[in-house]
Amino acid sequence: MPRTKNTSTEEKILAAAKTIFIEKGMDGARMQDIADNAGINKALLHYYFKSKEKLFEVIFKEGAEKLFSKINSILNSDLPLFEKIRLFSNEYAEIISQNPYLPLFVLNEMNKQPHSFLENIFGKNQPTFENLVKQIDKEIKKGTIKQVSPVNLVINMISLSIFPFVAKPVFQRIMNLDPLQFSTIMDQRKTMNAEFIIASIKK
Amino acid sequence: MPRTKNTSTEEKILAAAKTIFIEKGMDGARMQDIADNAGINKALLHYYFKSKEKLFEVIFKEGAEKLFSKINSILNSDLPLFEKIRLFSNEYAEIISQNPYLPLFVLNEMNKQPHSFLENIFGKNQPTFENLVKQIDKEIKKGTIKQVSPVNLVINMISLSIFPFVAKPVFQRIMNLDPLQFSTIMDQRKTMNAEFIIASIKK
DNA sequence: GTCTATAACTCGATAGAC
DNA sequence: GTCTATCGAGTTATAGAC
Repeated sequence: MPRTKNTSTEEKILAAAKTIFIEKGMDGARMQDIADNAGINKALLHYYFKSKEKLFEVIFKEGAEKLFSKINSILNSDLPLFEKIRLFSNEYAEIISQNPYLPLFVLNEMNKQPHSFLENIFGKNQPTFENLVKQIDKEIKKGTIKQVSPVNLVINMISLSIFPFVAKPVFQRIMNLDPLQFSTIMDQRKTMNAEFIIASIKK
Repeated sequence: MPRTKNTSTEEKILAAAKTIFIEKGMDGARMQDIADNAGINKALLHYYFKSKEKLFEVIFKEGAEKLFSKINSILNSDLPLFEKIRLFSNEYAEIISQNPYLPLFVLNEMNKQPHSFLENIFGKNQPTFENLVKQIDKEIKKGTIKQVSPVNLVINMISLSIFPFVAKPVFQRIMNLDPLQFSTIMDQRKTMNAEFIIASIKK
C-alpha cells in the first residue's frame, strides 16, 4: 500500500505522542505539546485519534509490548540456563539503553491506570515460565546451581537490568556522577549483570 | 506545646496530601481530592499551604528524606562489609514494604521536576561513599571478595531492594501471581537479597 | 485532510462572610 | 480558622470554513 499524505501525518502524530507521553506521562502531557511537536494543530489530533485517552492507549500498548515481549521470548527459549541469562541481560540492556525513559512511563501507568484499562490492553496472552522452572530444577538436581526460587531469579534479572535506568537521577545525585560517568557505568553493566547473576547462583 | 485545633487540621492535610500525591503524583493529584480526603474544603488547603506546589514540596521532601537517609547512614557506618550488606537489605526492605508506593513517587518526580526544584530540596548534603569504596578495596586486597566496582555494588543492592515494589503490577501480571503470593515472595526477599549479593561477590 | 475559532469544562486560587 | 461562592487560566474537544 503506497504511503499517502494521510498515513504520514498519522505517523508524525504517533512519533510526537510517544515523545511527549513518555516524557510527561498521561496526566502531564498536553495535546497542544503533541500537536506542536508533530507540526500540526490540536484539531487534527482529534481527527486521527478521537481523544487523548485513545491516543495514549496506542502509545502505552506499544511501549509495554516492547518491554515485555523480549522477556518471554528469551526466558522461554531452549538455551542452556547460563546462556539464557547472558542473552537476556545483554539484549534487555540494549533495548532499555535505546529507550531509557520507557520503563518509568510503563511502570507509572501500570500503577495508575485502572485494572479494566490494563485488562483491555494486555488481554489474555499471559506468559508462563514453566519451561524456566523445569530448567532451574534440573540444574539444581545436577548440582550446578544453588537452590533458588525461579520467580526470584527472574525478578533479580529484571530488577538489575531496568532499575538503574529508572533511578538514573537518584544515582547520579547520591553518587555524585556526571552524565558521562553514569553512562560509562551503564555500559559496563551490560555484560556485568549476567556475570553477577550467574555468580550468585553458581555452586 | 499543646495541640490546638489548628495543628490538628494541618496534620490532617499533610496526611491526606501524602496519600493523594503518592498515589497520583504532582500532575495527577487534585486539590479537591486532598480536601475531601482530609475532610475539609479547598480554601483551607490554601490557607495552610499557600499553593499546591508548596504542599507538594513538603510531601516530596519528607518522602525523599525517608528513602535516602537510610542509605547513607548504613553504607557509611563502621560495620564489616557483609554485615553492612545484610543490615542494609533487611532494614531497607522493611522501610519500603511499609511505604510501598513511595519509591515510584519519588523516582517519578525526580525525573520530572526541574533541576532547580531538586537543588532547593536536597541542598548540599551530598553523601559520599569514600568509606565504602576504601572498605571494598581492602576486602579485594585481602582476597575475600572479587574485584567489583563499589558503585555497581551499591546500585545492585538498591535495585534489588526497591525495584520489585516499583514493578509490583508488572511482576504480578507476567508471573501470574495473586497479591498474597506476591507478598510472600517479597517477604522471602528481605533476607534473600543480602545472601544473593554476598554470593555474587564472595570468592 | 487541515485549519481557525470557540464551546464546554476542569482546576487552582482568592474574596469575603461568619 | 473555616466556610461558600466565584473568578480566571488552561485544557480537551468540537463546529464549521476551506
